[in-house]
Amino acid sequence: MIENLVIVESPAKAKTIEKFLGKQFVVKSSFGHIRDLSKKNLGVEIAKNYKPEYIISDDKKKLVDELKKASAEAQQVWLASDEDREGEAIAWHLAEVLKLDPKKTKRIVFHEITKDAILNAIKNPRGIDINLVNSQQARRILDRMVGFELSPILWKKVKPSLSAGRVQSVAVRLIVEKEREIIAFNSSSFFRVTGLFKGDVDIKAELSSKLPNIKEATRFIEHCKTATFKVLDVTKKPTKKSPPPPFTTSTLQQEASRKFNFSVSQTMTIAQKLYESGYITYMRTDSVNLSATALDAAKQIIVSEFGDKYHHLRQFKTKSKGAQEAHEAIRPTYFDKVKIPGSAAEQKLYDLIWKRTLASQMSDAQLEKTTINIEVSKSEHQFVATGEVVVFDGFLKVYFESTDDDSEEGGKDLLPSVKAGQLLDPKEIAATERFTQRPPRYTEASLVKKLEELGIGRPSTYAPTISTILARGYVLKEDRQGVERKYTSIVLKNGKISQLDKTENTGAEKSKLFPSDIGMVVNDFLLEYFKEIISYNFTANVEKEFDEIALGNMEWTKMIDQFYKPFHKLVEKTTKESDYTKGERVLGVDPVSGKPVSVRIGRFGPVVQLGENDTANKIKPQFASLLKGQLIETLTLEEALSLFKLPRTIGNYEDKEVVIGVGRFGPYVRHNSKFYSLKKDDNPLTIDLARAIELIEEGRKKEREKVIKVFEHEEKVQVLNGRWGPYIAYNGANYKIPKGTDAHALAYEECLKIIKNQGEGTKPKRFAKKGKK
DNA sequence: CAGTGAGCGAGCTTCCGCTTGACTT
Repeated sequence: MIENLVIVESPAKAKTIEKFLGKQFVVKSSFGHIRDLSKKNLGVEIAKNYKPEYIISDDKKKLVDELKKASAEAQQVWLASDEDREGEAIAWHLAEVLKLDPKKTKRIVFHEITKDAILNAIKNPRGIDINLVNSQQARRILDRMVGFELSPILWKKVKPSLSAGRVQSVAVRLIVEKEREIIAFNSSSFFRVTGLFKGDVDIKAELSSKLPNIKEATRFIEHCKTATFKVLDVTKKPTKKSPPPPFTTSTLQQEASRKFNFSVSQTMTIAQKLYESGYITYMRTDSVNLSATALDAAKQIIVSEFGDKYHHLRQFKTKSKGAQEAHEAIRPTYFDKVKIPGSAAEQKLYDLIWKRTLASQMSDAQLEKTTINIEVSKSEHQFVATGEVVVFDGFLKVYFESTDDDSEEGGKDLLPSVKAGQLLDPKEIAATERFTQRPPRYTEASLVKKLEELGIGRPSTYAPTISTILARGYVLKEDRQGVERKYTSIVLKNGKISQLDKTENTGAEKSKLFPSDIGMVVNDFLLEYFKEIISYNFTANVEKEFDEIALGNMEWTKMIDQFYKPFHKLVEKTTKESDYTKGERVLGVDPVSGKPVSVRIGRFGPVVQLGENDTANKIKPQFASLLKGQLIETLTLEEALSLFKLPRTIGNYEDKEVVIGVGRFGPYVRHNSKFYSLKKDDNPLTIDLARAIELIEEGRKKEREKVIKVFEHEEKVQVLNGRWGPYIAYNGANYKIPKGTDAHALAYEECLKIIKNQGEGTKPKRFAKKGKK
């Protein structure tokens, strides 16, 4: 017999709450939603006024049975899911599925997990808000309609197994359009002039205007040879810097990416661990709000550690579109826990959260900005030196926020004291060629930032959305080598002018998001036929209607009907009228053979075609795959033709031919009928024999190290070195070696024991056959 | 597993948002 059953969404939360509530309460978790639309069809019966068909998935059946049993026994059931649209729907689904008697069912919400807040919630129960539930149903059904009607069009018109959706398709669009901006970008150069003037400390100054070309730059530097430099004025201005708000899911992902290079999903996995261990509050939130308890605890630590003047109470307002304030910001549960046990990554992330939260309750930093204007005689140009001194560090004592902008910022140094009218002695004046910057590509985290700004997606879906667009092959996360760029620098030093031609590396990328050809083709297809759905404000527009439903001003079935009727018509029209899309581009004619050259998406990815299929004369075209980093959109005729030079023989090694080619798994070296993959930075069109031999030897070494142990009397049992360390291979299956075992010291009998203990072992997956994973 | 790009057809793929494990050759 249970007096009171409380159901929350997360088991970690259940554990905490149970402690507060005492023996009359049993707290259980629903583990999120307990049922969802059937996946067999649309999951919605159009003819029955959009009646949803909800199904309890197999992995939830056991849980639902348990909850049913517990709720039947309970005298009172408290539905304590989150206070937002999804939380309300979870409560409603629970009430429906568990067939809860309304008389003994109460809906409660609380915003912080403290004893007072929970007891207070229990004192103020309410019923289920059916309008809010209906707005969730509309959201869910609209997403299903978009996803399950658009995806099949892509299967027919582009490629099987592709997908489209309200969120993912916009994410892909952002990346495609960014790439096109970059492709269209023309960099231009200008000259930046810097001057170094003598003082107690040298003054670094920059010319207030950039010079457009080398002629102007040379003329100015020439002029400086005889010019005098006079301090025109010195101004000092106090400025302040305020701390950023505490973390939300998206800002945590951004900072962890900038500071530690964590991927978005890495950050979430680590944060989940911290949450389950009770070190931080919930990690999927869009709120920057801190509870009264947290504000108080932060104050105590700040005052005792740094003193009164470092504390500044701040309550931040959540500003992102669609924010639903169901939780607090991400913060430490106990501020006095400065360090936690755990992995290095867990400690780093915790430390970041601790510092960021604390900083948000600290005083502004007080700075003094000094500007010195320096006049150049007989010239309209002026040098400007700026310096910044921290007068009071405030929150900077614990936290400094990183930025995405990695361009070098000059002039933050300390400046010597100089007076207006004072003449300055130049040490060195240099005009250096600089270039306008193309827009930066998205990282995972900066894409999340952009999506959040547009109000698209939720904290719980940012990481999965990125996984999806990567898994579909729409987007690639890659490093790129930069290219060398020449630039000129004109330097005046010791009365002499010299011109230096230098080179620098530019355009290198690390872990950036690039669109693939298929991503671009799918995006262009959707843009042509379903422009509204993948427009940047589609989500914002439908959110307005969901809000109206939540307020009870609109019926959800009516909203869905108004959306679905025209949408479905468009789906049918597109299915009938649009062509099969291959993203084909005709590049021109091969000057040697006179045959046409084109590029398109083929069965196995992007492909260049030389010549046409001439069945009458039994002439077949030639095909060649594109190399990594090449795009259909930007491939030139020359690049296309050079792809036909593969495979090519580049020499001999140990009396056998060394051949370079591109196969199913990318570029390879073939030697003595063995294959060795080229590395990321190797170009199959230019690789030389020496490098190829290096790869062959490297491959041989790996091969040798692969076998740790074989047994003379039983060759079927092998101890091998794999991607995740040593393992045992036997009869075509693989077996894990228990942790702490020295693989090199394994005896034959021990191996057999391990094999026996693990039953069938795991069969290595052969490479994907048609359509199957 | 690596010089792939024939053709047909059955059967399958797919969304977003809540939540954790399971499990990795």
